[in-house]
Amino acid sequence: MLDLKSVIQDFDGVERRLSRRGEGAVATLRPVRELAARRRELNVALEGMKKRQSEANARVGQLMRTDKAAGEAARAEARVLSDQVKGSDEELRQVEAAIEKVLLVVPNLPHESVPDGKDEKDNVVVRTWGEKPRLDFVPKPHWELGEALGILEWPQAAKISGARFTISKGAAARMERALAAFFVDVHTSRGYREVLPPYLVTAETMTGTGQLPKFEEDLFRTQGETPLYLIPTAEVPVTNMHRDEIFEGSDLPISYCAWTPCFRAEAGAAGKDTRGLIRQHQFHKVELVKFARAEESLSELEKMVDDAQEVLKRLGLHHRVIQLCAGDMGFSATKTYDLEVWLPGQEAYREISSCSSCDDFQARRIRVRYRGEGGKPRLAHTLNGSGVAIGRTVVAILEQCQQADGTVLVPEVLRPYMGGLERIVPEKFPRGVER
RNA sequence: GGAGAGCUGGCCGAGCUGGUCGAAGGCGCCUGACUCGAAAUCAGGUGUACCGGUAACGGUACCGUGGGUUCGAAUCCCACGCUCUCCGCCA
Repeated sequence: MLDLKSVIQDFDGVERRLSRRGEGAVATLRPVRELAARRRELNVALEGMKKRQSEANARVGQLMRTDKAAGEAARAEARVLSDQVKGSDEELRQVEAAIEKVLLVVPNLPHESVPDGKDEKDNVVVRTWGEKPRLDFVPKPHWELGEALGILEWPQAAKISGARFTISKGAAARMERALAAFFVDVHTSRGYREVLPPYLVTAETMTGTGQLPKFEEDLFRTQGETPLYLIPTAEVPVTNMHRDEIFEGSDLPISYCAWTPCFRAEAGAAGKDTRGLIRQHQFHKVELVKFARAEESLSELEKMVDDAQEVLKRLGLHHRVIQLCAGDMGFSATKTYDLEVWLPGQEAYREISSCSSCDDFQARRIRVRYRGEGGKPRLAHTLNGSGVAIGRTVVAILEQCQQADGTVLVPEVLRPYMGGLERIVPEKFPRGVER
């Protein structure tokens, strides 16, 4: 959420910065100006009214003890004031609710270091690590490899859960578990604290990080009077962990990593990536979350990208770092880098991590602050990034490490986590025939 | 799920027969005095947000959350949430 005060102070400036995200973003802000002016008007009037009321109330209290008749008269007078206050109070509350409603759907302002651009075509490649593996055969996409090896299974998944689900078996299932452990081990050794948060959270929590109210259709929700939502990323519970807290400035930055499943309704993604593991309703991810002082958040973002890259490097996976343009960034982000891993079976780079600074945009919603110079609490900055998506890492390993004979070499650093397995070969396991 | 107790300022804790209570007292913290210095002692100060004001300062709101009663609520009423204890159930 943007700061109402600075929006009012420099409406044109904010509008201009927002316009880099596109016309839709600007439109969300438009009603604020008028509402804010109205609010100010009402507030000033109301405060004066309240002052007169409390004076009148004090008079009633005194007179009641000495002069009953005069007290009753004063009481009648006070009653009139009370009615006025109630009326104005209600009006002010409505205006404030309207402002809140508007502000909650206004996206964050892109940082000035973010390149202009409309969509993913305008993103900028920052650097590339490794090289495309040279294969003397035609590489297969992971879904073909996985099916042939007997480790990825879609028909059964569709039978029990519908589209956009996968069952991993044998080496694939184990690799997910191995990658999770490997990623968390790397990150904890580099200063991140491991947490295992709830996967179901309240609407308030979803609002804190910006998924609600704007993106409800992307979420899975439970039934009941007070529904809970399945987390689309560990960013949600971990960032909200410190809601309404005040850190000592000297304690920051604080870094967390969390391995969780993620659940996404993938509304509006019909027809995209329908094959394979790329776009699922459920997947695993190791997430990195940081709370930082305002002045250090951008340098912490660079470090976070390094940390995410580190696991890909250790796996030997060719990838590149790109910076998202203003028009392609997520709702809460002020600056975002994506890591894209090379998938030879699809001849494409695909996102495997996204690291963002949200500056104080989320912190304002969830009231996370720290005491800086002079002991005054100020809003912290929040950062989050994938470190990295596990399902997509399996995809990358299958495709980048595939051999001409259809087997897959397990990256060396992963072997200790997989019971020493060096090569994935076709797995035979009894399966009935569909009637 | 059932029964009971509780939720007050950074912390502990009074207030809860409704008015002058942003709220006693203590701890912690800050400043000053004393001291070579420190401890102890003494005196003073010590929340957040918003509004008006160049500022000094003034004002409004906040006693788990939301509603209600009332001229007026930390104090009364209702609902909800959370915590603790006991019982049941359960992995």
